[in-house]
Amino acid sequence: MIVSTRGRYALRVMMDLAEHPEGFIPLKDIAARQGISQKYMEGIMTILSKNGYVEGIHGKGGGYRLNRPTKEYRIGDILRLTEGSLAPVSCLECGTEPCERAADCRTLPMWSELHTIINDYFDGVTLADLMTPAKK
Amino acid sequence: MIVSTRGRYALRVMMDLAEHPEGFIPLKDIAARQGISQKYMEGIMTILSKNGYVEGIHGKGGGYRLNRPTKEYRIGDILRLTEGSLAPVSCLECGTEPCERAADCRTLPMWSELHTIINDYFDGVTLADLMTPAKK
DNA sequence: CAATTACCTACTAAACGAGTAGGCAGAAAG
DNA sequence: CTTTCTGCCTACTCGTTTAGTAGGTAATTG
Repeated sequence: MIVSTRGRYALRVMMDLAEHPEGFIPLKDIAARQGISQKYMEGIMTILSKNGYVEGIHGKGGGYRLNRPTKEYRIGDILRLTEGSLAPVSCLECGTEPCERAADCRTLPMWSELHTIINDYFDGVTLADLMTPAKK
Repeated sequence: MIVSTRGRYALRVMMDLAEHPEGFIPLKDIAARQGISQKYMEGIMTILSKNGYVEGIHGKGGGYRLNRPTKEYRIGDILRLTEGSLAPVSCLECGTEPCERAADCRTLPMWSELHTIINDYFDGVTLADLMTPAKK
């Protein structure tokens, strides 16, 4: 499994925000609508906020808001941020020191190619794409 | 991460078997060559053996042997068997009851399509492909 | 001021990953 | 027939990750 609840919840919240563009939406409302733990979401929202994917303001009347048009959010960026990595094997996770037998590893090219495929796939989908009802 | 050590070790052992086609190779030798825990591998080998991917015989002079030419082993089959699933999200893992909001889930088609891409990718690679030195 | 909200730190329960340990069972060699 | 080598089986362990809870602090509005 590549994508855990962190990434899936992040997408759902951002889709919810996209559907409610009127001002700032408190997380409480989103969590209630989506049936997601508010407390758990807070941590994920903080990451999204710190990295400039959403804007959050404190206090009464506060909440979260999208920053840009939905077309400018790449799913790949959101998932890499919330999941840490989309690598198919741990050897390819950034931050990991390269495997000692990487030089003559016969399987590494296969993992690398799939890694590229996965990243490209998610980078080719935007939040706007998710908003339109499924055509397939 | 989709592929853990289980799947990676399985591939390495099968590549090792492919390189040593003379009779039955004891797991002890393979584990030593590959620098892998023999005890840990035993569990993985039993799965491969039970499902007809390798043949194992007991006793002195025993060990494991490949069953077919390397070209007839699809990496996808080996990984699905040892990893249980190659699904990008838990919702798609077989055995899991379908998510209650699957019918109107806006992200499900995306996960499904990637799932197909991943399966097709690994099904397009055979053990024979891995044996040839990297060209890329 | 009180209420509401984002944000921060710490804790927890369960599952999973990657092994270990200690056997039993089958087959060959002596 | 016994020893030795092997696959196979069950159970246990230890660390990490996942998916949360709990309880605060800080900012903003009415």
